[in-house]
Parts: sequence; C-alpha cells; structure tokens
Amino acid sequence: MDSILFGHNAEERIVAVYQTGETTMRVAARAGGATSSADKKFYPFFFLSSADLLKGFDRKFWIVELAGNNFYKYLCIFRKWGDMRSAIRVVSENLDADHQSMPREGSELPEVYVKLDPVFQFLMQTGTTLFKGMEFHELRRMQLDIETFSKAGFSDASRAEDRIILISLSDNSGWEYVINGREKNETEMLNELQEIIRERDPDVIEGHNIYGFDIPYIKRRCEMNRVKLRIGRDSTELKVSTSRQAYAERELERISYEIPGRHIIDTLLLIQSYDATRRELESYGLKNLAKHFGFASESRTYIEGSKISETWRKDPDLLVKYALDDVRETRQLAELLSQSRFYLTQMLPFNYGQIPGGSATKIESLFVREYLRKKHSIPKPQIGRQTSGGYTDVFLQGTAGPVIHADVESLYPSIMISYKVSPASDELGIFQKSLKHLTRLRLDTKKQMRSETDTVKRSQLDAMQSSLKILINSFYGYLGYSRGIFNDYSAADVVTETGQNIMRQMINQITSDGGTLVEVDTDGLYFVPPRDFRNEVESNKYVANLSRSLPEGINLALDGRYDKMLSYKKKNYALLEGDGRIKIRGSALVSRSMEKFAREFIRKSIELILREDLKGVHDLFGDYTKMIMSREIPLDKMVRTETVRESIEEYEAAVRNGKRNRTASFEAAIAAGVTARPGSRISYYITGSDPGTRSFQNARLYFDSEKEKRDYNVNYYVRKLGEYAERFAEFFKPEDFRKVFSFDGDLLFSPPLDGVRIDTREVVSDEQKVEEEEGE
DNA sequence: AGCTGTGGCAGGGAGG
DNA sequence: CCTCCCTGCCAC
Repeated sequence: MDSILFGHNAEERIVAVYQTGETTMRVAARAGGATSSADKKFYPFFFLSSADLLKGFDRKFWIVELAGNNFYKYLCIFRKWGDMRSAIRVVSENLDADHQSMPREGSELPEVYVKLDPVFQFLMQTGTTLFKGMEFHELRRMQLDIETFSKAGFSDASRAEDRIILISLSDNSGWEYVINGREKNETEMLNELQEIIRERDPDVIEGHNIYGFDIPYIKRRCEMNRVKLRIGRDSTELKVSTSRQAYAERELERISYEIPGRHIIDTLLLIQSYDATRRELESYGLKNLAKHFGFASESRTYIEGSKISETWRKDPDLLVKYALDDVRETRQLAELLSQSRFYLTQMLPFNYGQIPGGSATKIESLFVREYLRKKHSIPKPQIGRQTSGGYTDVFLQGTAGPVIHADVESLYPSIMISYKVSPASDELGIFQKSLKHLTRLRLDTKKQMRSETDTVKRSQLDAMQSSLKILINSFYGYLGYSRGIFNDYSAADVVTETGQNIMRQMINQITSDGGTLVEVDTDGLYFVPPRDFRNEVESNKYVANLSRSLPEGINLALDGRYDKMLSYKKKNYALLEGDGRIKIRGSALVSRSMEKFAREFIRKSIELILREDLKGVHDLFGDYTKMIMSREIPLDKMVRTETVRESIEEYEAAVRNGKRNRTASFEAAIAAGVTARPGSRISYYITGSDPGTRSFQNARLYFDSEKEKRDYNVNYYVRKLGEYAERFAEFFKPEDFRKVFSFDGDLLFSPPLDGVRIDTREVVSDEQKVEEEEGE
C-alpha cells in the first residue's frame, strides 16, 4: 500500500482515505471492506493458513508472514483494486458459506479466514481508534425526522401523489430548524436538506427508525425527483449496500446505508438492545420512550400517525410543532443511550454506529487487532463444548427473615485474574493483559466518578465505566463461545468450577456459623445471618469476615438486606424490602408472557403471604374467581403474549415433520391470517366454554381494539387461576392450602383460617443429594 | 449478517 | 395418569 491518508482529524472526520498506486479509495468502515461483484464476495484482506493457496497471484497480493504456531499464519492484502478476477475466485472457493460458522467435528475449517473490521482499522488508522481523546459532548450530533403526506392513509415513498411535507432538524448545540413543504416543492426541500447538512457538517445523524423509514424514504424521493443526495463529508452520495440472505426458504434482502465521513445512529436500534436484557418497555415508540425516561415535555404535541395528513391540511403549524418535538426527543434519547457506545468506539476497532451488538465479537476484535500489531498468527476455534456452569441451589421453601443478600464481586473476572485463566491459543498473553488493564481502568473510572460533582462529567464517567463493565464481563463468555477463534472450553470450565467451589466454601462457613441458607445462584447468596449479626452494622461485619476467608482477589460484599424472603424454587423468589416494596424474581412468578390477571394475582398473593395475611389471600382468590366467572375482567388481561422464534412457514414445516407440536400462539396467528416472523409477539386468548379445551384449537388472536369483547373461555380461565394458585401449595400443609385457596361462592361463611400458617420447609439441596449418593 | 455462556421452571402436546 | 420433548422466559 503506497500511502494511507486517514480520517478523523479535527476538521474532517472521514473514516479513511487511502491510495494504492493509481487508485484512490475512500472508505467508510465496512462498506469498502465487502463489496459484492458478480456474486463473488470481494475481501481486501484476509488470513490464510497456507501461502501456497495464492501461488501464481504474487503480483496481486502482499502476503505478510505471521509469527507463532497458530493456524492462520499469513495475512493477505490486495495490492490493487482492479483486474483480479481469478485471484478472487481462488479466495472465494476456499471461503465457503461456513467460513465463520461453527466448527464441526470432522469438517476442516477453510484455509481462508476473514475478519474485516480489526484489520481495517489497524491498516487505516495505524492502531488509533476513532474519537480518541474526545468527549461525547464534542461530537456534533444532528437529529432528523420527516413527516410525509399520503392520500391513501399510509406512507409509500414510491407513490407519485405522496410527498415529504416537513423535515425537522436539530442538533446538540440547541439549533432547530424545519424545512416546510408549504413553501417549497419536494425537490427544493431535498436540496435545502443537503445544503443544511453540508453547512452544519454533523459528525452524526440521529433519528428514530431512521434506517427503517426516514433514510429510505428520502432516498426514494430523491430518485423520483432526480435529486442527488450528496451529504457525505466530501459531498459524496449516500451509499446504499444490499446483501442477500437466504432465509426460511426465501431470500431476504438487507439494506444498509452509509454517509461517507459521517455516522448514522438509529435510536430505535439502540432502544431495542437496551430493552433486550431489561424487558421493561411496553412499546418502542418515541413518545412512549420519552414518557418512560421522563423527558417528554408537558407542552408536547401529540398527533396520531393516521392523522398526520389531515393535520397538515387543517393546522400545519401544529404539525410543525409536533415534528420539532420529535427531533428534540430523539436528541435526548440518543444522549441517554449512545454515550457508552461512543466510548466503546474509542477502545475497539469499530466505527461508531457499527459497534457490534454481541459482546464476544467486541472482545475478539481487541485480540485480533493486537495479534496483527505484533504480526502474530491467529488461531482457529476449538471444537467441543463447555461442560459446567454456575452453582445453583435452594435450601428453604417458604418464608424467612431477615435475609441478607451477599455476592462475590465480579466473580468470573476475579477468578480469571486471580487464577490466571486464559485461552491456550493466546500465545501473546493478550487475554490476561487486556482483562487486567480494563479492570484497572474501570476501577479508576469508578473512583473518579464518585468524586466528580459535575453532573455532565459524572454521566460521562458512568457511561465509560459501564462500557468497560460490558467488555470485562464478556471475557468469560468468550472462552466457551463455539465460534470464538480464541475459545477454550476447559478454561471456561476452570472458571465455573472454581466459582462453584468458592460458593460451596461460603455455604459451609455460613452454616457452621449458625446462619440459615435460603438460596444460592452463581455468585450470590441469600441467607438468614447467625443470631448475633442481624442488624445492618453487624451484617456488614459478618460479610466482611466471610470475605476474609476467600482467596486473594476474591471479595464478598453485602448487596442488600430484606425484612423477609419468600423462597419458591431455584431462581424463583420474592423479597420484602425495609420500605415495604416487593421484588419478585423468576419466570415461574413473573413472566411477560403471562396473562395480566395472573401476574396481578400472583403479585398480590405474594404480597399478602409476605405480610402473613392469609385471610387476604383467601379473599383474593375468591375475588378473582368471581371476576372471571362474571367476565368482570376485561379481555386485555386474559391475553397471553408470546415471542415466537420461527416464521409461520417454519412452524408448519416443523409440525409436519413431527419436530414440534402445535401451539396456541401460531394457531391463533394462522387462523387470523396474520404473518409472524422470528421475534414477532403474538397475543392471543382462549375462547369457547370447555374447561379442558386444547388451547391451540380455541386460541384467538387479540387486537387492542377488542378489550371490551370479553368472549373468553370462563371455565378455562377459572381452571387456569387454580393452576396459578397451585404454585402456592408449596407454602402450606395440604389441608391448609385447600382452606386458603377455596372459593366460597354463595356460602355465608368462609372456612376458619385460624390455625393456618405458612409451612416453611427445608429442601433437600443438590449438595445433600450428592452426599447421600456418595454415602451409599 | 451476525451470533457470549449454563442452569432452571412451567406449560403443552403426544404417546404409552 | 406418567414420561418425553419442545418452546418460551428468566436468573446470573
């Protein structure tokens, strides 16, 4: 490569521009990496296991020999970008569809391995990551939102009579602007948009569902109006790259957009990954999110999607206000969700906006970049699997208190550092080095954060330390990751088994001290402390004592104290906090797919049981029975909502082949003629009157507008209520359970509950079972 | 195109 | 009834 001129100086943050002889390439991260030509993938660099593969093409490549004993010993770089069809053929033939897929027993991995981003960034930026040294607020972020007019009531960018009526823009300096379709025709609007983008020169363009709606819509209208959309940093056009993917017997086309020299951030994607673990959001609509996060302004203008065109005719100024509110909320949402991604960009060899969702990919990119820098060969994945996991046990079923929750701080990372666990293939020792470095960096950042008084700086430091935490916690998972090139299953087993031993040691200690264990899961223990250690100060002291018995570098910390705990089964329990609040954990007790009435019933029952109000539980059960029988409960509370993992086509094929059974969710969707794709949420309820009905035969899809229909199967749901109540049978003697969970109907008197108590019992823990077996 | 792991509970259908 | 097997959701 003759010269590399690369981006991100203060004035012009083009990602990379480089020259190879007579050809100049401008690269915006991945787009330059993988182009498609005549169905042959074209990769500018790749790793090789043997240099022989490219014999005869010497003029076309640079082949860099890498040191060490790992599988891929050569790095290959194209010298020129033209005329190399045959070379590409050689590469593609060795690069079948499996080149990055799971290694299988008996099948050899390809001789060619592609890992684009780290190599790219290494070559482009000589190891310097994007935005290095910058603070989030220095980034020029522009928000964009369009409103469209449609006679038909829904937007279709390709329809001649539809058009863009408003383009609202804002940026983080507080600037706001609306390009108004009353004054300009669409061509003028699109041209003005380009002028503004060039003039204000944002680093980032943000929007809610901007990939799914705004950009493609603008792009299509530009084509129809014969306007070139030159909004790249060097006035190049918006780039569209399509990739095909064979999926469920048909081809899906994936479209992605790039603005050379700028970054696109879609807040919809950010919120999806935010909610992936939390699952607390009802909807991903901008207005709902603004309310949820508390930045919806009180004077916010709300207009229903279907009323946009009508409002445009009747009250265009109102629509302008509405459009501005949209960009303001987008700005705040991005502010909240994109900071940690910004700081990750400074650490990882990825472009902002292209940071991968998966944590293993992030870690691996660090390794590959480092190996490249040292010109060292890279390994291929191990075949096999991890065989052990976290230690989980329950010792008590029923109620107990007061209860302490203590957990080993960063259990797996601490073990990996203290016991020097690292993958066998890591010849350069990067795993330990980067894990230690990132851990130290995080501790420093947290310390700084604690002493920082300025709220803006504090939130920056918080974003930084939380992105570090994400990275650090991924190291363990990466060891057992089947597709990780540096994976090492036995190292993963060492980590989990060491963790198990540490937890067993804690359990034995607490028991011999006279404490009572309730539940243990992976790195945390719930227990009633020994008699003399029950108030806050003493609890802290006790946990500190326990911690001292652990190996160097492994620390136990007090995480919480609770007045009472209701222990149901492993990973399923409820906690009563000092202030009266209740936390419920576990899919058997809280689940988003569960009918709302059931969630309510379980939550209320738990609350009453924790407060020892068994008469209350009895009445509650009676009330719910009555409310179901009289259809007093609206339909929306009887609905189950399930997320499906397959399309209807895949489902039907699986049923045909006997690979799976019919299920209510799919049958409801099919009966209603609704499509379902992986990830679709299907809401349904059971109709008819037979209580023992097979649910898939009587499942009906639920629509939001049908709340008042109430045509649900009363008998089925009464039975269902009984099944939910069955969960509580674990907490009573059988005869007591029958007294508490009985429906009095027209009886004048309820059965007396005087002698009824919560029956807390010891569970034979897995540990004891093992001991018994050994004793035999 | 992109994908971190194991452990555990519940429900439902099918078949014995 | 019971067991097996699958799916979905969740804890960590």
